[in-house]
Order: sequence, then C-alpha cells, then structure tokens
Amino acid sequence: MDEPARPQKRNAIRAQNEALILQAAEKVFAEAGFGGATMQLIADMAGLPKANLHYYFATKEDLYRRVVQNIFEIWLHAADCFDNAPGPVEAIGAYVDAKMEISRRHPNGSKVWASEVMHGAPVIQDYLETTLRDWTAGRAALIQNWIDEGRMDAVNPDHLLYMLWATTQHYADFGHQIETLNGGAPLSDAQWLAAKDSVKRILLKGIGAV
Amino acid sequence: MDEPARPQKRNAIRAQNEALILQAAEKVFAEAGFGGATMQLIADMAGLPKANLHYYFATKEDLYRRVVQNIFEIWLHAADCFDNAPGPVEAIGAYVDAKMEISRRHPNGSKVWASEVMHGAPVIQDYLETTLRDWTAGRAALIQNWIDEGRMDAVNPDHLLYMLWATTQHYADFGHQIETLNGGAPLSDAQWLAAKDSVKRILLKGIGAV
DNA sequence: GTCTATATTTCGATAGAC
DNA sequence: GTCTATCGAAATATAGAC
Repeated sequence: MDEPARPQKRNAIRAQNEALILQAAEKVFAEAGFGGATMQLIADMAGLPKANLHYYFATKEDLYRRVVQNIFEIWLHAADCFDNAPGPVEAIGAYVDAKMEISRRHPNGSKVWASEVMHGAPVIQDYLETTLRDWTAGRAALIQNWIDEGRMDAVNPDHLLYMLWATTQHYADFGHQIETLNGGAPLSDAQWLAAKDSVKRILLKGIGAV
Repeated sequence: MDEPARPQKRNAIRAQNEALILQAAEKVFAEAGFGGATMQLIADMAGLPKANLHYYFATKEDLYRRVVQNIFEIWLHAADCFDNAPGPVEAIGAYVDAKMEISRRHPNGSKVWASEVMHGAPVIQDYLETTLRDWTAGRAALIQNWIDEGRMDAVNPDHLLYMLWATTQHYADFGHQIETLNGGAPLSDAQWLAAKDSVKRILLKGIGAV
C-alpha cells in the first residue's frame, strides 16, 4: 500500500509546516524582495533545512505566489466593511480603520504586495484585471451614488480610492521611514490612533462628507 | 607620463558613460529590485559590455547607491517650492504639483526609492536620519505656524506630510496597478490633470485651508 | 578606455540515505 | 516526512589582450 497509515495526521503536519514556511517567507520577501530573498534565508528563519522548503513548495516562485495570494485575501476581506455601511462617512471611516489596522498588523504582507505591483505584477496580474478591477468598479459606482444623492462632493471616485489605498498602505510600506522620523521608535498606540484620525478627518472633510 | 593627453576629453567620456549606465540602472533596479537586477541586464540596456560597468562603478552596490542618491536630490529640489509660498494653499498646491510631476516623469526613481525604504533603507539610512529628518522638522514647524495663525485646521503636521508623500508617490509606485484599472492604458494628460486636482482639492479642503 | 574570457561564489533545485 | 551532500546554472567581479 502506498497510502499513508494516518492521512489526517500527515495533513496536519503539512498544514503546520506550510504555515511556518509561509510566515518566514513573507518576512524575508518583504525585507529583501523576491530577487534578494534566498531559500536558505527563509529556511533558517523557519528553522528548517532548505530541502524541506522544496518538499512543500516546488519552486521559489510557487512559495512567493502563495505569499502574495494570502495577502490579497486579507485585502479583499478588509473591503467588506465598505459595503454594509449606510453612507460615505461610515464606509470610508471603517475602510480606513481596517486598512490602517492591516498596515499595523501585516506590514510585511503590504510590502510584498507593493513590491509585486511595482515590478509590474508578474504573478498577480490576472487578479488585478479581474477581481480588483471588478471590486474597484463596484466601489466607484457606490461613491458615485453618494455623490448623486448629495451626500459628498463630486470628486473623482477612482482618484479617491487611490488616495485611500495610498494613505493607509503608506504606514506599512514606508513604516521604516516613519519610524526613523519618529526618533527611531515605532508608533505608539496613541500615535497610531492619531494617524487613523488624521487620515479619516482630512479625507472625510476633503470630500465634503462631514 | 602616466597622465592622459587630454584629461577633459577623458572626463567627458566618463561623464557620458556614467550617465548612460545610471539611466539604464535606474530602470532595471526599478523593474527588478536590487536583488533581481543583474549587471548583465543593466549592461545590455545601456548597450555596453558588462565589464565596462565595473570599470565605471566598482560594485553593483556602488552603482545602486549612486542611483538612489540621484533620486534623493530630485526629491529635495522638488521641496523648494514648499518654502517660498505665502501660505498653505500655495505651498501645498505647488508641492503636490511638483511631486505629481516627478511621479509622472521619474516613476522609476520613485520606485527605487520606495524599494530602498521598504527594505529598511540599507543604503540611505544616514540621509533619513539627517537631511530628511531636518527637512521634515522644518516643514512641520511651518505647518504649525499656519495652524497657529488660523490659516488651516489644527491637523497633525507629520501625518499631513505623510499623506502628501503617500498620495503623490502612489501614482508612480503603483502606476502599473492604476494603468491596469484604467483599461491597460497610461493616464492621459487630462487624467493626470484630474489626478492632481483631486489630490489638491481633497487635501486642501480636508485641512480647512480653502 | 574597451572587451573577451574566466575565476569565484552563491543560489535554486535534487538525489538518496535515513 | 527529514536532512546531508551535491549538481548545474547564474551571478559578481576580475584578468589581461587590444
């Protein structure tokens, strides 16, 4: 029999090791980029021999793809709060809060995503052209409705979305610069709160929603 | 005699070839990252043998450092318009215009900078701690003066500066994503104008300056 | 100053014992 | 499923003729 004696136990080991490797890979890819990352570095960070990485992920590119896909799912989930809101103030406020929280909790994921897009999205181009494009079009239509209802100024919905992405992701992607300008220390709880409030206040007032 | 017969001619050749290599290097570093870039790719793009790159730049890291420094100087120069303005509307308006123009004309430089900062600024950390920190403190004081004079809302100056950087650089760093969402076409002149106007209008109204 | 050939290192990936 | 040893490819960098 070629089948393993206890498939569920083997699957549990696989799931656990894959998660361990993915976590290490996200950190290394964020800190060194795809080209600068090495399987040896990821293996050391995961505490495994390099050969084990190739046992769970055939190639470096496969491993990278999984990391990027994981990030993309987190981003999509954060967008849910945009939909169930009664108006622009609640929707944009909740969206900014959610995205700022991701920038704080998953800075490495945001960096990997930024790097992927900056290099021309070689891995997730199809997601950009399908899922992201559809999501963007839907949210732009939502914003246009609010404009038509007189609940906010007649701003360009696309450029407003870009501003939302840019301002929130900046705290992850340029976190090192912000930390340096903060005297070398990470933002405190109070500073993160001030960051969220600043972004929400300026954007919501800027579009005439408050 | 070891001296060359015509030093100025030799220097002219050096300056010309260095500029050619730096231009090619900026593009390759932006598209592939430091780790993904190869001296061979840069040489091919510059139309020179690989050995010539090492004749003008000792190591790959030296070449990269020069590219990053060039970008930093462009950024600093763009900040001049921030100073000579009579008030927040003119200063921030001109600064946004200048930075958006850089995002359009030097997208590769912006990407190399973003990548450098994302990876922890291994090359330009000293610039962050000196030149950039000083510049930021000066501009934050300027903003605080405008607040004290009642010319704009009492926003946090640091977070306002981060928003300015984030929103303007986003059009370079995430240009590929924006282009994809734009149906695969680069932004037209009119669309760039709309982008500038959107950013300026939302930010200036958001801080209560207009 | 230019360019071919090559030295040296490192990386991704695999073989094969356990 | 784990791990050591290693292969082959590709990269940085240099040597040396021109």
